[in-house]
Parts: sequence; structure tokens; C-alpha cells
Amino acid sequence: MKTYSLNQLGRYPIYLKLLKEFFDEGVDIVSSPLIAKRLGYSEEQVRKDLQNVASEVGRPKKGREVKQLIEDIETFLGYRDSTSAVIIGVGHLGAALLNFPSFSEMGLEILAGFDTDPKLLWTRVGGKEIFPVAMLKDILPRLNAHIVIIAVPASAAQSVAEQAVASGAKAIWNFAPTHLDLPDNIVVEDVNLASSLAVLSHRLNVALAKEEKK
Amino acid sequence: MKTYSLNQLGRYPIYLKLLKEFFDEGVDIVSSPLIAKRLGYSEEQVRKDLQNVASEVGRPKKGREVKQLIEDIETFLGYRDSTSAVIIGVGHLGAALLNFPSFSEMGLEILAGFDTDPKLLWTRVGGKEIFPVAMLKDILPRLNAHIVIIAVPASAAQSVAEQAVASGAKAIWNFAPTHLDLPDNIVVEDVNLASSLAVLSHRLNVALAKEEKK
DNA sequence: GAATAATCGGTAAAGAAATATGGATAAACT
DNA sequence: AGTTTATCCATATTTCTTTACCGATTATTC
Repeated sequence: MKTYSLNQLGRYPIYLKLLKEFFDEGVDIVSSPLIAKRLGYSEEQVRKDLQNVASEVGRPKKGREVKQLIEDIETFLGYRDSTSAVIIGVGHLGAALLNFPSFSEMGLEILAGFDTDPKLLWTRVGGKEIFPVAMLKDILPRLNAHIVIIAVPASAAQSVAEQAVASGAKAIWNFAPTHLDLPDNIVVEDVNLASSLAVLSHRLNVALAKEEKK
Repeated sequence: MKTYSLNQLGRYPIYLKLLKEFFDEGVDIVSSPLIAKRLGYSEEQVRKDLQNVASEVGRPKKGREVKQLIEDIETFLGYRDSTSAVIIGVGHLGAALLNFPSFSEMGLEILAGFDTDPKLLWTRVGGKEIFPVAMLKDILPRLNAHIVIIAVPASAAQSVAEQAVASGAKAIWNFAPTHLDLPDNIVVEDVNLASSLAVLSHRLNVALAKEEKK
């Protein structure tokens, strides 16, 4: 079975976004070199990535059908059959995620929020009802949501993650700036802004040093 | 000069976070295998990563000094001399970022926000004043901020990014779900939730398939 | 209708990154 | 004090990812 590196997987949504732009502009056919140029990737990488998920072969001198490619990538990424999620932590970040419009495009339905703040409970944020965290184990199994999004402060993250797992969560999308220690069979994906910033800073330093040298 | 892969760079903030937890618990000395176990990394990877930034050699049978290691990583990541940034787009996400407490720990000072919404202008969000985007080219050079954080809708992202670059931005931290096409000498770091979600979904599917097989 | 140019697909090579190995050293234990 | 054990560092190996190459194919041009 073909395996995909995590970097490679992360590129597909980027292709998808660009392809949809092409589609909206009425472009029917795209070639790998064209995509590569737009995204700053190498031609070969794009070609290999697309080969891996395309249902049809490309045509020499032309490329591939935009519409078909969009379908193929969406199918591959699972955007076509939606998964359910809930979010724990409805502070600034959690509210932003609840109001984020693109998740449903990606096949992710956020069904509800959880928090401990009495002011928030039983209200609606982004159209979704907010329940107390203590009710997680009653509500989560009923919602049949596999994915739990964690957007609480770092200090509370491990604890709510454990509650989520105990309530049947299979995957944790962790926005808290801390490492979660969970059983091996639980999928944990970190959105670590500190890591992203570290990469940015380092690249900026390299760039500034290069500029100085000139 | 030693080069660092982007993956490796992203691990340092994670080490740092864990080391600070150890420090708070009064732990003086840590070994690579211990860190590896806590984070789910291999022992060798941790050792190599730490060797690359540590100012002192580790001691057999003991490990390394937590305090020194924290200093070394913070120095390496540039947390010790802070960089300035501004943020464009003060919607849900932008406001969440303006209220995010950890940035100053990471040496990132967000000095101001920019938006086009008249209701927001000249107010304060997260303690930072909000200016009109049109004033970017007047204000940004005066603030001497190299980093511009973009948190506007995808449709506006390319345009504000170009304005930021024209106003002197050297690095763009892009939270908009779109690819930005900017000059090569500008550092662009994307925070792409779609990519992160794609990785999560794929890993979840693999995990669920494995469970089924049992 | 032949020549040219652009793209594809498959395979090979190169390059990076992670992991394993082996000797050395310092602490802990007997 | 000597032996054992845990960890270090340096180097080698393996594995994974990306890039390069090359023949085949099909539009386009003359």
C-alpha cells in the first residue's frame, strides 16, 4: 500500500485550494509545471503528488482536468464524507474556531462546544450550543464524534484530553501549547504556534543575515 | 554552518515547554531518554537535537542541567531578544491572537493591529490599538516591525500581504487559508489548518482501519 | 503531414533525516 | 576499590523524501 509522508499529506489541501481558484476562473486544464510555479514547488514534486491521488492519467502537452482533480483530492482527503467533532474550550481561540467558515468545506462538522465558564454554558457560539465539560462523557458518545478539538489553556489541556479519551474520542486536534501524553491508539495532531514561529524566526534570521552580507 | 531542518526547528519549542515544566517541578537534571519517553520521540533524536544547541556537554549517567538547557534553547530560538510584529485582520482569529498570552514568552511583541472595519478602528483589542489598513505604510516603518501576521479572509490576504511588503515587512506569518505569492526575499510561513486537519484525518483513518482489522 | 515542443509516467539517483551501533565516561552499588 | 549500569558522543547505516533523468505521447506549428 502506498504510504504518504505527513509533509506530502499537508500539501494536498494547498493544491486543492489553488485548483478551486482555477476552477472559479474557468480554467479547465492544468499542468504540473504550472501548479509548481504558482506554489513555488518543484515540477517533479507536484507531478508525483498528483499521480498518487489522480484517478486518471494526465495528457502530455496539456495536463490534467481541474474538475476531476478537485474531486480526486477531495475524495482522497475525505472531504466528501464528513466527520464530526466537538470543541473543548470556548475562549478567544475556541470561539474563532467555532466561527471558522471553512471547516464544513473540509468535511468537518463541529457539533457542539464545551466549557466550564457558567456565563457561556447553554448559550450558542457560532451557532453551536455550549455544554459543561462535566457532561462530556454523557454527550460525546451520543454525538458519535470521533474528533475532539482542544482549545483550552495549556494547564488544563492534559486533563480535558484525558476526559475526552475516556468519553470515546479517537483523535485529538490540540491547539493548546503543550504536549499531550495519551495512549498510543489515540491520534494526536498538534497545532503548535510556537513551532511555527520558531521556523519563521529562524528563516527570517537567515534571510536578514544574507541581506547584510550583500 | 550547521543547518537545521524545519521539522527539527519545530521540535525545540516543544522541548522548551517540557523543560520549563520540569524546572517548575524542581527537577534539576534531565536525560535524553527521559525526554524522549515523555514526548514520544526516539532517544537518539532527542540527544542529537540537544547536542546541536547545548552550550555544555552532557554528563554520562546523569544528563543535562535543566536550567542551562532552557537558556540555550531560548537563546537559540531568539526568545531572549524580542522581535516586533503587527497583525492585520482583527476578526475572531486576529482577536484571539492579540489575546494569546504566550507570544511575549516567545520573544514576539505584537505592537498594533490593522483592520478596515470602522467599528474597530482606534479601539483596543488585547491591549493593542487598531489602525486602518490604509495607514500601514505610514505606521509600519515607524514601528520597525519585521514580522506581519495576516489574519484576514483568504480573499483579502494576497492584497494586504503585498501592502505589508511594500511597507517594509520582511516576514509574513500567514493564517489565511490561501497561498501567498510574494517576492523570494520575503519569508512566508503558513499556518494552514487545512493541512493540519488533512494529516489528522488521514492518521485517524489509518487508525480506524487498523482497529477494524483486529 | 512532418517537425517541434511540452508534458506525462516510470525509474534511478541524490539528498536528508532518523535510527542504530560502539566505545568512553561518570555515577552508583557492593 | 572494583564492578555494574546508565548516559554520553561520534560515526555508520538505514530509511524516507525529493529531485533528476529519459523514453513515450500528444498537441501545436509550419
